[in-house]
Amino acid sequence: MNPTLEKLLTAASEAVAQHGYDKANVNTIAAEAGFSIGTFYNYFPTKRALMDALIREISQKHVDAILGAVTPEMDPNRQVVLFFEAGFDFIQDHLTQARAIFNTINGPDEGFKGQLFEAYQPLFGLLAEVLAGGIATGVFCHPDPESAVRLIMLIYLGVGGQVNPEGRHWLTPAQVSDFILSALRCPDMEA
Amino acid sequence: MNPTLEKLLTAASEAVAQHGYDKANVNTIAAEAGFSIGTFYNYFPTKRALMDALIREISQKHVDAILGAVTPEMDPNRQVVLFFEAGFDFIQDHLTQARAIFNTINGPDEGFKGQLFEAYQPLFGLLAEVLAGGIATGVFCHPDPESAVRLIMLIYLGVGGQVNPEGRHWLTPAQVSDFILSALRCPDMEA
Amino acid sequence: MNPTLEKLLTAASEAVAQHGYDKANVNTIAAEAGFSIGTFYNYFPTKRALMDALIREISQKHVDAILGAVTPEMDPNRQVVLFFEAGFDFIQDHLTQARAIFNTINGPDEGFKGQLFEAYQPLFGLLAEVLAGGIATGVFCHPDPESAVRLIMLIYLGVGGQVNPEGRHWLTPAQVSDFILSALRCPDMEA
Amino acid sequence: MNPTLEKLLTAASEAVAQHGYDKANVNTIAAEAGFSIGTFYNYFPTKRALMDALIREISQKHVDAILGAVTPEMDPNRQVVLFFEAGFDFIQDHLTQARAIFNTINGPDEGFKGQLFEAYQPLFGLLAEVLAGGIATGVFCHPDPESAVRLIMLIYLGVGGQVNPEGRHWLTPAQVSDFILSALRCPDMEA
DNA sequence: TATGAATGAGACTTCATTCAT
DNA sequence: AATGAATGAAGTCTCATTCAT
Repeated sequence: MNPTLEKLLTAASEAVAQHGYDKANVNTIAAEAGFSIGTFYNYFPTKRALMDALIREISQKHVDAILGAVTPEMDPNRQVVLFFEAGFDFIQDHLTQARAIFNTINGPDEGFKGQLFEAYQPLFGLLAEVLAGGIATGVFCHPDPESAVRLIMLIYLGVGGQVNPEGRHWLTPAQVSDFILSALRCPDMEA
Repeated sequence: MNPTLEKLLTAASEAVAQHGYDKANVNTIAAEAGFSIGTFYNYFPTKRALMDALIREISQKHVDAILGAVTPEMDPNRQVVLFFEAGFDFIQDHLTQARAIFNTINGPDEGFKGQLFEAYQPLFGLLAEVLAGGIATGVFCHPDPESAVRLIMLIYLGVGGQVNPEGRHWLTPAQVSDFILSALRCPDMEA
Repeated sequence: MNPTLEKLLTAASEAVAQHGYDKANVNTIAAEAGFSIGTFYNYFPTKRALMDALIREISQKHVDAILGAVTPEMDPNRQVVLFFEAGFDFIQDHLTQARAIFNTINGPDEGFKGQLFEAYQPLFGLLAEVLAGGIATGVFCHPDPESAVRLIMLIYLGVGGQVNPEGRHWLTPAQVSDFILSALRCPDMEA
Repeated sequence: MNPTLEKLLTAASEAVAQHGYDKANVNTIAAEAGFSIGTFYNYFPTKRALMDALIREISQKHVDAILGAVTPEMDPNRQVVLFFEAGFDFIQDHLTQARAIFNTINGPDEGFKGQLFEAYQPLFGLLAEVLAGGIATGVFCHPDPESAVRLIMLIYLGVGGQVNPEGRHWLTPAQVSDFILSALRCPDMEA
């Protein structure tokens, strides 16, 4: 990618992660990236366009990371575990970018929220397939796959957004997938 | 409460629910409340003080509503169900206030976040007791009560924040408590 | 009128007269009026709204001055003479305001132009009546009253806009009305 | 002429005709001409220099067109008629260029205005000769040739600048020269 | 001769806050 | 207790211009 663009997006991630979109300052972003404000506006027509690009850029990578880790032939339990492992790994490896996203996803701006849900749609789809597969093979028994998918995504995005200042999650991926698997598994199965 | 104060806080809820703290405009809030900006500053020294008061006010009522519904002598399953029922009821009855809070709780402002976690501490405590009671009586079997409490609160706050424009949740309290109870229940128990 | 508003409009007239709308500087206007920029924006939501108000304000006074001087019972020749006399008087008495208008009326902004033609419509109407009266009484003989009205207005606005730095017109009202009356008068009449 | 220069001037005409000098954007002009901004600045040291060149270029052609049509040996009435015919033809054939000029001639920039009056001086001279000739041969009788010249030029430039979006004038050259000739002709002459 | 990324002064606008009444 | 005109720092964005390639 264009190195200037890349530096601007990186600086923008940091600003949005730290202060949120509204308080992120275009002048500061440009300066942190090592450019003047004019250069910023050669690359983005508005502050909002920057955020659009940031959302596209990060969500794309994020989705790819998880989609690349969870493959169809796996055991459904393992799929859930890997979903969270890959997801948490991505977050830890792209901490500021992830925080920029998580700051935005529950923020007040409906436009950004809409874009994010759109961008993360493939993950909803993936989880739906995983659950369907698990139910088909008798591994999962949750009565309402639709709401289960929503809850799992909500848990993923919620837990993912909560990291301490050192960037470690308060919960490990294993703790989260354990919780979820025990919610999904069939009651009559032995541990 | 002082009626002027009350009107100001109500208008503030609406503004924060709709635009978030950063974009909420104190002049507009005062005007919506039916007062001049001068009056606003007779009641709050700064915009931030308004938000502090709003957080105190709403979280107090929110916590009380749930604490009042979940009583110690109940069956743990019922306690969980009532936790979500009372919570969702509160949110639906105080929609703009709740949205103001949910907009803030995952926002970028660490100060507000800290105050909110502080204010919601009693709910963490309540859930810890519920789980401890359930485990003691053999109803719940989740191996890690600490992380379970965190996840349940996260789910509550996450689901609570997600309402469509008409103010209805995408998931019913029953769907959520079902999911959670199936995660908590002991694997060898029959449904 | 509100004295603050008045000062702002006066300063705005000067700025627009001197530099035109595009180069008129809102900060400078506010400062020249003796206020801060914030005060300016308490009175006008945008720079454009200021110009709208300026157009309304000035054109109103301008039209009233001419309409007040030319009365229906006069001899048509005298009506034309007075039209220009009253018009030139107004311009000389409100030099910067008039220049602000004349700078705008032939400028590139179609929106402002439209507002101005709208605002000056009563003068077109007045001239049409004057010509009709003159033709009815056999004083005027120009074959095409419609185009004559347009030309007279064009001449008025054109000549009106051309003043030397001391504010004196290059042509006197008498010179202009002479020219126009000789164009309008019937060829077979003796001087 | 240098084709690059020509394309730049053409694009500049369009921009100035549409937005006026102040809002015309050199980056856009260069792009519309098919060049980079760097190339623009190889041809013009400043934006203002571009406008200077544009004024020279257009006014030159404009003056030549009229001077070429009105020849000394003609009847004065016909000279006036041809003045307007040739002028209107030029405007209609060079619509954007003419609008660029007319936008500027009554604009607030005294520098450009001065250049334009300078450049159009030959037309003032031509009209003075036409009138002098007409008076000498008893065709014209206007008492003040000096002011008549000014008014005729003002009418020409005023009418010329007023075209509807399709580029047609609101008045035909015949309507305008009729009006002017009836102002100039001797009162005791029969039609 | 042509390029276009980079610049930064300066423009418009917002809004939390003050204070005299 | 209430008012609201006034403030000005700070933010977003524009665009003429430079310069190394």
